[in-house]
Amino acid sequence: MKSNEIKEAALKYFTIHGYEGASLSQIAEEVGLKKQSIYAHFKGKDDLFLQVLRDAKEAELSSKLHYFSKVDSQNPEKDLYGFLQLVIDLFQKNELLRFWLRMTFFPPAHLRNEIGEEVADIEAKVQSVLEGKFQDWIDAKVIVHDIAKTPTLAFVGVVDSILIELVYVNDEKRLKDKLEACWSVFWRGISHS
Amino acid sequence: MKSNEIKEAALKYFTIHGYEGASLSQIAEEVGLKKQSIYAHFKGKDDLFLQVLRDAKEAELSSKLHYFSKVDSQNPEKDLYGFLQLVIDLFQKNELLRFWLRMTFFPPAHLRNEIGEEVADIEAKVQSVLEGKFQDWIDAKVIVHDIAKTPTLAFVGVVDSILIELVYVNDEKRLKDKLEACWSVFWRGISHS
DNA sequence: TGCTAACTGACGAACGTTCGTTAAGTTGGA
DNA sequence: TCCAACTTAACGAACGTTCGTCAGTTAGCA
Repeated sequence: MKSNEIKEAALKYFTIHGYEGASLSQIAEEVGLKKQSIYAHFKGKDDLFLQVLRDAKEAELSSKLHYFSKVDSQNPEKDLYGFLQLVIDLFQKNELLRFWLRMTFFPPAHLRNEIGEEVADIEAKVQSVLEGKFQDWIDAKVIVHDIAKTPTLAFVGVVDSILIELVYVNDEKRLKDKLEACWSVFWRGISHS
Repeated sequence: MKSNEIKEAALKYFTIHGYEGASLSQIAEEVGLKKQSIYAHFKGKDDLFLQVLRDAKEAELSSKLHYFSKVDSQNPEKDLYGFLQLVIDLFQKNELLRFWLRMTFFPPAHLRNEIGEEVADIEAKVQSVLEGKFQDWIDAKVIVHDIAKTPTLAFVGVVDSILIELVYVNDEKRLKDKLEACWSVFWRGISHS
C-alpha cells in the first residue's frame, strides 16, 4: 500500500526536521512520487501528520499495555526493569517513539490542543495501569510506601530520565551507566532495606 | 540596544515554533522592524540563532555553577532539593531554559554538530561539579554508595524527570506531586537506612 | 466504462537574502 | 565653529527558491 510508504517517509522527515521543517516534496521524493500525488492519499500536510501521530500513539500505547498484560508476577524488580528495557527497545527499533516524543514535547503550534488531548489520554492510561501494579506490590508487602502514587510517579521519572538520555545523544555506554544508576537508586528507594 | 531586543524576540519565536518554524519577518515585526533590518545586526538567521543559543547556554551554566559555588555545607538533603527548585525557577522565570532544551533535544539538522559540542561542554562541567559534591558527601559518610558516579547520574535523572514534567504540561499540581515522589524515592535511595 | 493513482502545470504566499538608498548621528581636521 | 567624510540603522524593492495546495489530464486496471 502506497499510503503506508508515504506515512513511513513522513515519519522519517517529521522526526528529523520537525513539522515545519519537513516538506511534502522531500517526503514524496523518498517514495518516488511528486508532492502533488500525496493529495491522492491525504487531504494535506496536517492530515498526513495527524495520521502518523495516531499511528505512533497507538504503537506506544499498545506496546506498553501489552507488556503489563503479560506481567502478573509478584516480582517487581524483574518486571519494572524489564519495562525500562522495553522502552529502550521501542526507541531504538523504530522511529515511532522518537517522533512521538518530539511532537508531544514541542508540538506544532496550530495543533497544540489536539496533540495535548492525545498526550493526556495515553498518559492517564499508562499511569493507571502502573499504579494498579504498584498497589498490588504494596499490598503484598514486597515494596514499601503507603500510597501507590509515590513509587508510580518516581518510576515514571526513571523512564523519563532514560528517554532524555536516548534523545540526547544515544551513547550506548552513557545510557547503560545512567540506566544502572537510576535503577539501583530507585530500587533501593522503594524496596525494604 | 536594538540587537538585544531582536534576540529577545528571536528567543520567543524560536522557542515556540522551532528554528524552521520561526521567521525573520515575525521576529522583526515584534520589535517594529522589517526583516531586512535584522541584517544590520546579524549576518543571517543562523548567526542570530547561534547568538541566542550561546546566551542560553551561558545563562544556564552560570546559574548552576553559581548555585553550587555557594553550597559547601554538609547537608546534601537541603542542597540537592534546593537545586531542583533552582531548575524549576530557571524554567519558569525566563524562556532561556525552554529554548535550550528544545534546541538541544531536537536541533536544526544543519547545526546538529555545533550544538552537540555545546551540549557536551555544559554537560561535562555540571556533572563534574556535581560528582565532586557527591564524593565529599560520601567521604563524610552522610550518604551511602562507594562511587560518586552512581548517585550523580541518578540525581541528574531526577532533574531530567522534572524537566520533562515542565516541558510536557507545566501543571502546577502534577509538577509538585512528581517532584515530591521522585525526590523522596531518590533520597531514600541514597541516604542511610 | 468507470475508478484510482499518478502525472503536469500553475497558483499565491512566504521564505531568507541581497541591493541600493536614505536619514540620522559621529568624528576629525581646517 | 563649521563642514565634509564616514558610520550606523533602517528602509523599499526585488531576487531566486520553496512552500502547500488546487485543477485538469493521462495511464492502467477492474
